[in-house]
Amino acid sequence: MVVQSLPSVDTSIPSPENPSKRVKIHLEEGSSPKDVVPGQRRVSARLQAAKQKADKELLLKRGVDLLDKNGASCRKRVNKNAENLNLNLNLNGTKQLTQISSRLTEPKMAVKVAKMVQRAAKIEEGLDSTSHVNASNVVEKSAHIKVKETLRLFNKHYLHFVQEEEMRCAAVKVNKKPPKGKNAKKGDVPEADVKGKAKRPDLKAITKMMENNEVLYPEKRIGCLPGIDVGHRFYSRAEMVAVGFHSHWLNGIDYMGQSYRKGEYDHYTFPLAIAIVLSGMYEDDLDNAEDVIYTGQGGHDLTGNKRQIRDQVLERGNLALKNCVDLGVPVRVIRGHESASSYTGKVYTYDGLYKVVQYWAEKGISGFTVFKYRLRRLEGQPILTTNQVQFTYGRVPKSSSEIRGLVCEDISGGQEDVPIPATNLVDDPPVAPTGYKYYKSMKVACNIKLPANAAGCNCKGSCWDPKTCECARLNGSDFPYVQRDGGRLIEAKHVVFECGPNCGCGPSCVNRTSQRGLRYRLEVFRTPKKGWAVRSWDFIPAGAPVCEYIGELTRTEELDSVSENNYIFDIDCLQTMRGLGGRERRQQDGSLPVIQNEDKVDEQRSENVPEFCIDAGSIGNIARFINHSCEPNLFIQCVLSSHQDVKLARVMLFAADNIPPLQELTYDYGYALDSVYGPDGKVKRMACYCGAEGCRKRLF
DNA sequence: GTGTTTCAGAGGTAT
DNA sequence: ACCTCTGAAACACGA
Repeated sequence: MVVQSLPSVDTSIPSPENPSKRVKIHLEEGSSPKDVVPGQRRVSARLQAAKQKADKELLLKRGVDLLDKNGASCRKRVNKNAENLNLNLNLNGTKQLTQISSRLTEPKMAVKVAKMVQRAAKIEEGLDSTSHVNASNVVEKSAHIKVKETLRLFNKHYLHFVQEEEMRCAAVKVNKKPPKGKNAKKGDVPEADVKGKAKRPDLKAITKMMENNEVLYPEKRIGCLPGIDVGHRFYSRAEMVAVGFHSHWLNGIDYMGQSYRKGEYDHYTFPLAIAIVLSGMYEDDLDNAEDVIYTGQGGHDLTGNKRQIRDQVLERGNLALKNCVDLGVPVRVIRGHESASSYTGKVYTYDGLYKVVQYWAEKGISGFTVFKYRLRRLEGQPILTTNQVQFTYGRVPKSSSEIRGLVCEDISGGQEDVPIPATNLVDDPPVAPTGYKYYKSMKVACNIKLPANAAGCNCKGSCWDPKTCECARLNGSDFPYVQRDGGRLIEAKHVVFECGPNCGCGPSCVNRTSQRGLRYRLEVFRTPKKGWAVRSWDFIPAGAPVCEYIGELTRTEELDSVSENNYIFDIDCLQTMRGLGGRERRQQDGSLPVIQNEDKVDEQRSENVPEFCIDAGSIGNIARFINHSCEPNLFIQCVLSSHQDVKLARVMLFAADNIPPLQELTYDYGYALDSVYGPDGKVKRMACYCGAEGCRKRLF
C-alpha cells in the first residue's frame, strides 16, 4: 500500500531511519559528561579550565541536544541555547524540557520546539521583546534554515540512491562477464538487467521524502514560500519537489486541483495555477524577463524536440492559468538555465511572482492551436539576475589577466595541481598573505610517529564490492563515497576509513576520494572585516571534498606555552561529529569498529583534551584561510587512510551544500562560548562577522 | 572530446 | 488511465 502524504506522526514503520530511534540515540549520547568538552579548535593560550559545569547545565544541554535533532550549525545553536536556558530557566524548566523532548518522535516537531525555545529565550533576554522587526527576523531565519536542511536531506537521500545505482551497475557488469565468448549470444537472460539504464536517484529521493513526510511544504500555497527568496537556485527539478516549491518533477505548470476547493480557498475557482517552470521546451514561448509569453501545456510530441503535434485544450494546467487571469492570482515563475554550475548541467532560479494578465488561443508555429499567457512580473521584487550563469555573485574570471586585485598568482607556489590566486581589493597598497609558508601536506612534529600498521584491502583496481573489501567493512560495510562527480561523501560519519598504502586498489579507487588533492579553482581574497577568505570559481556539489586542513601535526600539550595562535585545529573526531550539522548520523550498528573504539576514545577525552592537533600558524595550506560561519557551507570530516589511529586522523573539509561559484567557503569553527582563555587567565571573546542570519555574534 | 537521440520514470489529477 | 518532459545513459560523430 502506498503511504499517502497525509501529515500523520506515528504511522511510520520502525526502521533505521525512524526518527524515534534517532531521538533515543541522542538521549543515550547526551547522558555522558563528554558533551561538555569545549570545541575542537581553540586559541592556544587556552588555560583549559574545562571544569565540567554543574549537573544543571548538563541537563539543560542534554535537553536541547535532544531537541536539536541534527540541524545545521547545530553546535552553535546548542551552545547558544544552553547559554540562554541557563539564564532563563530553572531546574524545573529543564526537566520539563527533557520530558517534552523525549516524547517527541517526529524530528520536525523537535526542531520546531527547539526553535520555540530559542525564540522564547531570546525574548526573555530582552533582545526582541520590543521590536516586531526582530521577532519577524527570527521567524524568517528559521524558515531559511528549514529550507537548507530540507535540501541537505534531499541531497543525502539522493547520494544514497546514487550509490545504490552504482552498486547495481557494478554488479551487473560483473555478472555479465561469466557467459563469455560464443555460448552467450542470443536470448541472454541478463540482457534486460544489463541495460544499466538510468534509474533516477533524484526521483527515488523525492519518493523517499514523501514517504517520510520530509517535504517542507507539502500543502500547495499561493504566493511566495518562507525561506525561498527571489533568486534562489535549485539544482534540479527534484529539489523543488523536495521543498514543495513546485510539486511535479516533470510538469511545467503546478496547480491546485479540485481538492483545494474547501476550507480557506472556497472563494476561488479551481484548478488554479501557483507555479510554472520556463525551461524553453515550447517553441512558442517568448521570454523577455519582466514580460513573458508562456505557452500552455499539451499537444507536445514529448520527445524533446519542441514540436507541437496536436491542438492544445483548455484543461488542466491551461485552465488553471486561465483561472489565474480571472482571479488575479499571481504565480511563482522559475526559469531553467543551462549551466556548468550544477551537477546536472542545469540551474533553476526562482524569479519571483508574476501576474497572469491575459490569455488567448492561437495557431502556433507548427499550425496547431496553442494557449498563450501573458505574464507580467509584480513590482517591488528584487531585480532579476536571470541571464544565465552570472546570477548574484558576479563573474568568474576567464584568465589571470582578468583577475581584479591580483596580488599573487599562486600562493601554493606550484605545489597544488590547481593554482590558488590571491586577490586584494581592500588594502591600499594591496598586500599578499604573509607570515606563513605554504605546505601541501602535513608536517609531522619530530616527537610524533605516525603508525604504519594499517592492514589494507585485497581489491584490485578500484574497490566496488562492500562485501569483500576490508576497508568498506570498516565503514560499516558500505563505501562512504559515491563515484559520481569524481567522488562525493554521502553523509558525515564519525570517521571515514579510506583505502591506504597497503591496499591492493589503485589511486582511482572511490575510497580514496580525499586523497586526490585540490579539484576546484579556489581563490584567496581579502575582506574588509574578516581578513582573508576563500571562495571557489567552480561549482562544488554537496559532499565533494574541498581540501584538507594542513599544518604541523603537534602534541597539544606543547602548544600551551605558545602565545597567540588562531590556527590550531584539535583532532577530535567525536567532537567534530557532534558539532556537525545538517547531516544525520549513521545508525550505529555494533559491527562498526568506530563504535567499538568510541568508548575508549571517550575515556581518553573525558579526562583530557585531545592529544594531537594541527598547527597551521606558521605553515599550512589553503584551509588556514577559510573563515568561520555560523551557517557554513562546509563541514569537517575526519578521515583515516594510512593508519587507523583516530587521535591522528586527517581533517578534511567537505561541501555541505551545493556551492555556487564565488560564494565564500566557510565552516563552523565550533568554539563553545567562553571556552577560550587569554594568557592572563581571563575569558577571551571575539566578535563574529560571518553575517549569517542566525549569527551568534561571537566566535568565542 | 562534443553533440544528439532515446526512454524510463511516478505522482498528481480526473474519470 | 492519462498526462507531464527531465535527466542521464547510449549512441553517433569528429579530431
